Amino acid sequence: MARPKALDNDTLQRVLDAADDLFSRRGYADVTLRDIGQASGVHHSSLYYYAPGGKEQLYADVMARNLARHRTGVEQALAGAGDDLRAQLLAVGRWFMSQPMLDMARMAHSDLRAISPSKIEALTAQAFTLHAPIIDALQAAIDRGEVRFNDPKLATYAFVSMVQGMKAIPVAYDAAVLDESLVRLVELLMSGLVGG
Amino acid sequence: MARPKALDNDTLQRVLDAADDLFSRRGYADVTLRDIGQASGVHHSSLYYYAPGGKEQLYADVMARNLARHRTGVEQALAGAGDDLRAQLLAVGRWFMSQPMLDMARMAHSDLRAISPSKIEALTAQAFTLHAPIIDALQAAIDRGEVRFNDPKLATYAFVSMVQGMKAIPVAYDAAVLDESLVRLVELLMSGLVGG
DNA sequence: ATTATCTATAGATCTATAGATAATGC
DNA sequence: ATTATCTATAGATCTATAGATAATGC
Repeated sequence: MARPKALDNDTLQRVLDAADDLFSRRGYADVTLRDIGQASGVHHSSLYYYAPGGKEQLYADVMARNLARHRTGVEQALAGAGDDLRAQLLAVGRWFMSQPMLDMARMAHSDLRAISPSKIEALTAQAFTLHAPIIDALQAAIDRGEVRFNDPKLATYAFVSMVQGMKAIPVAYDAAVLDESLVRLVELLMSGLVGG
Repeated sequence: MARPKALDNDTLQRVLDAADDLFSRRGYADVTLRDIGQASGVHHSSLYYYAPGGKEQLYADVMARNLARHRTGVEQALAGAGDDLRAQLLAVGRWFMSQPMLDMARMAHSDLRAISPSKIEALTAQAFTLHAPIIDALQAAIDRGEVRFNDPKLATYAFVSMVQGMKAIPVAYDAAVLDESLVRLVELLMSGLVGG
């Protein structure tokens, strides 16, 4: 019943990494098992050895891992930035920029259509908890009297969308320019178009 | 050589509308000609009568139309809102919310991979001009001294991303609630988290 | 005759499985 | 014996085309 054996963990990680990159970038329908096999150097048939449930399981496993990584990444970014909201937002933004894009809209409207209902529920629930630490940080700043805008949930949505939107910018820019833009984006969110 | 005949314009519009809705919502790879045929009440074989270039042409035609519509929609929203930046942003936001989602990131990283290079260039060029009127409106507000944040291009990116991001919010909300959120989003962009 | 639509089918993938083969651990 | 990987292939789509059929306009 249990599965005491350890699979070839190295290859498994390569497979999951490749699948994560491809699914995140292009979405479920635009990625074939052949693509994943080629990117990870494993014959596409062998993918069933690591994910007996096939493409669907591969996607669900990889996205669960992706969301969990995002969750701890956001938490650690916040924890490492002290009590200053600006620094916290910047740290979270930098974390997001270091990761493959997380396109919730595509996930909801396209990718998840191919997944079984129980896994859909698990993944969407996980996706929603991702915002929680940011919302809490904003609420704390409101409680401290540093923030006037009284809708931390909406503000979190706005912030995350803004940062993810930067990844749609043509890749002609190098990392330094992107980080500079991120700093200004946080400034914009803090003070608005008018203030300064 | 020339093609003097007018096709059945009614059916053609139904086909393009259905394709626009499906491609916008789910992306190129996740939409089949059968889907488009079913949604428009036309046999999928007959789609080649309206788009001899097949799925690729259908996508390119539909997206060119979509982007052109967005462009004039944005321009008219701005023109109808006078010289008040807040009202202008709100009008543009409402226009975007009235339209099927425009996911530039998915377009760039997934959809366009299936399209011929010349059409890619045309579509991306068109996509970039979409931001121009908003950038101009922001620049005008800066010139009037109403806005301090001095990067209208980045601010436009942020604004558009924020609004499009709202479409990823689970559809449990009705139109009134979404519009209320949009108003607060514009408020947030104007005054920031801190100001008020 | 032209326009609009459908049927039938070819050819190209794609997912998935069965089962052979090689490498490793006892 | 178990683990890891590949070959070969079945079965299900999907895009695309050829060509039949019906409806419309002269």
